[in-house]
Amino acid sequence: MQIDLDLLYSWGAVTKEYKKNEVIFHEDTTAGFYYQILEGCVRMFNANDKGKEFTQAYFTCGQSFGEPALLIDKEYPATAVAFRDCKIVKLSKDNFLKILDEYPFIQKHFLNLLANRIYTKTKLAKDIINQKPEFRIIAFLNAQKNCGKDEKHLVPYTRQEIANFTGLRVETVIRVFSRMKESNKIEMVNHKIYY
Amino acid sequence: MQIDLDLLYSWGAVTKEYKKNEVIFHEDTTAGFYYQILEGCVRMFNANDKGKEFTQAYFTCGQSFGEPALLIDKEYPATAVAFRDCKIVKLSKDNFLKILDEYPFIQKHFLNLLANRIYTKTKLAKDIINQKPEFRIIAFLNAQKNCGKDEKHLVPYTRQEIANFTGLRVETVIRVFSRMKESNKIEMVNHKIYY
DNA sequence: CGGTTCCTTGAGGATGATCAACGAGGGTGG
DNA sequence: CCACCCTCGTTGATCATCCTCAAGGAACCG
Repeated sequence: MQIDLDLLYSWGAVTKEYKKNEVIFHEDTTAGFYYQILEGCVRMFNANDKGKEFTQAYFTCGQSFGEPALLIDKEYPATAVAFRDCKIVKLSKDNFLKILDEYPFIQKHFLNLLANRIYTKTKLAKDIINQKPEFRIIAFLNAQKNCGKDEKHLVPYTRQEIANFTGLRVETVIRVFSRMKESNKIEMVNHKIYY
Repeated sequence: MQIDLDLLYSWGAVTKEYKKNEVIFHEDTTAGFYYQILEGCVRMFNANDKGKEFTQAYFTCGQSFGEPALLIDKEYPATAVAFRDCKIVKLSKDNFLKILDEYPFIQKHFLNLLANRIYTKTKLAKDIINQKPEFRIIAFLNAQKNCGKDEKHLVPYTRQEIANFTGLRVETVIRVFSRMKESNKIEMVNHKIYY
């Protein structure tokens, strides 16, 4: 969990609902708000000139997003959309920065949060760039699996979503999964993937 | 500039010299120190199973590196080597964390620093994944060019280094540069590149 | 000079992207 | 309940691109 909700509201935060696929903010626009997710799931992504998308990250219930641009006074480097219907708390930039100054423990919290994000992004780059499709996909699957359970779990992403995250194409992802099924690295029950 | 040197020394920091190519820390080892560069240049990178390297970042004079792993108590996600001969100030993890607690303005400084790093990494991923070689190389050149000067400057990286950063192969980088020279996007004076 | 390191070129090959088409499932409205 | 639509998954053929491998040349430094 992030900043306490009562605290947020006492500083003037408001809750807003976003329908699936609704844009929360656009790449290259100036950062004006702190966003914290109450319900739903948010996707941050970029699109190249041919429209191919690259998913930078997913954020879910309890997480915040878009803070870096806020802190360094830059434009958003990516677009955020509601991946599922969302309820999100919005707080103005100024008040967010004031909260950071006011509550050192919150500032420390964000320091750790950002450290974690950098760590994740570094790992991601390492796993995507210079690596073969199967390696990228396995890295994605491992990153999503929150813990180190041995049992197989349903992968809750479409092949397109996995493609967008790994920098591959749908067809490639599908073909890799077929091969992984043959070699028993995953299980497939009517098109659902278990890993 | 980062943490004040006198302050660092008063907390028990020591200066250490590293010869070019000397390893400062290895990927997957636990983070024990805060590093701040006095002189020289450091490269952080990963290598895939076939030995191909991917440069995560360069750090130069006045910059610090390796803090995220320190803050979240994880292993380093990449290896750091002296890219040039270096003088580096090392401070133990415990004392680094104490300094953060002791001096709120330093903590804030690192919050901004990490925000900047995330911003850079996000941009990088966007520019590398899903993009054509020329696009990647131009992104690299722009990222290195500290400011928006119009005049052409010498690019102080070998083709191999650019390849390692962009996830390409040397030969590809060379061929792209040849084409960029033809279309006057860069200048080349006996193998030196100006952009 | 002699030895590195870096740059360059060409030929060939592998791999993932692209394009096109179709199948399967799930939900909605008539 | 059926027909339709829409999203998602699947397959095959073809193509372009970048990688790989091999060889040699240029620049630089002690």
